[in-house]
Amino acid sequence: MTGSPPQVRSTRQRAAVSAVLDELDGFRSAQDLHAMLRQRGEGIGLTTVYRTLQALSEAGEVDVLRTDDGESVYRRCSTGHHHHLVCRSCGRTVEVEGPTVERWADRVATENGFVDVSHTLEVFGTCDACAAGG
Amino acid sequence: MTGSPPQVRSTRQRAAVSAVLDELDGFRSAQDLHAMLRQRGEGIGLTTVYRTLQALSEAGEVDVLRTDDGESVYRRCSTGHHHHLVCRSCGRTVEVEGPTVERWADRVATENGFVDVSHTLEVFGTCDACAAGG
DNA sequence: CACCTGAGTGACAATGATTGTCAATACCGC
DNA sequence: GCGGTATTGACAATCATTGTCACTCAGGTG
Ligand SMILES: [Zn+2]
Ligand SMILES: [Zn+2]
Ligand SMILES: [Zn+2]
Ligand SMILES: [Zn+2]
Repeated sequence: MTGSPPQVRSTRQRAAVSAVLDELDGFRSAQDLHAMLRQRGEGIGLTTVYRTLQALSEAGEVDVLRTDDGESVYRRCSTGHHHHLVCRSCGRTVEVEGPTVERWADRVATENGFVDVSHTLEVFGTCDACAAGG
Repeated sequence: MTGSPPQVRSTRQRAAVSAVLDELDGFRSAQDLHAMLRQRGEGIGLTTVYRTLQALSEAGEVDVLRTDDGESVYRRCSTGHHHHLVCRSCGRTVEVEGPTVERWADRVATENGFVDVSHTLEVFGTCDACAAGG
């Protein structure tokens, strides 16, 4: 009886995606990441970038959020529940926690008879650098 | 100097969209609304539904939010800043206010040197009716 | 090390919501 | 009623994302 061997393989493409995510600070779209990878000579298909990001996201390795125009953007984040403070201009992102907000959301939902509660919360603004450099 | 006459005209189609929005409680997609309107015999094009909803949204008459799968959904809401508690199952929506949250968002942004701050916040759950009805 | 097997890849086609086009239509002030 | 112009709507176009499927290669086996 052969025990089930590792079903997941490490490939050059996945390493490349992971590496570029590590170097970046803000949220980037799959298309952007693909362009960056090709720029630096990495041969990689767009489909693969999408699939890798989706896998990373399901594994909790990256956070995803939707821009106003419906594009999905990705970022390597710390684990655990947190929210984001994102610069509209340069994309610089700060992870923030808000225990108060968590409690508020749960309370308001419970008061209205809702169960199995989750929430989304993002804060947008212009960072000091962008405000100065304007 | 002829004062500029009303640049906006009231049409049967716009009235129909507005009417169906009034009768609905939860968020609905443009496609759903279009289907409902045709169901009740209103002759109206999908493009017109989209344009009308966009206009209403820009006028602050309806709120828009994006579902997980990227679809835009619309709902007639009260004016003024508020957030939503939405049932994942039936779409029933309760408008909620969170002064605490507003302050938290502003504070956290300011502390990190961000200006011109805005935020998005939605709470999702299963409403009592849906939880009971299995 | 040579060999298998299936996870992974990628060029390409397909999807599907949304937007653009533009001739035909219908408000509305006169 | 008339006229100009805002509005409509069938249709084509866009564009991020997903599906397809033959080909490739990671990595365990003998
Ligand atoms: Zn910035
Ligand atoms: Zn939270
Ligand atoms: Zn419900
Ligand atoms: Zn708020």
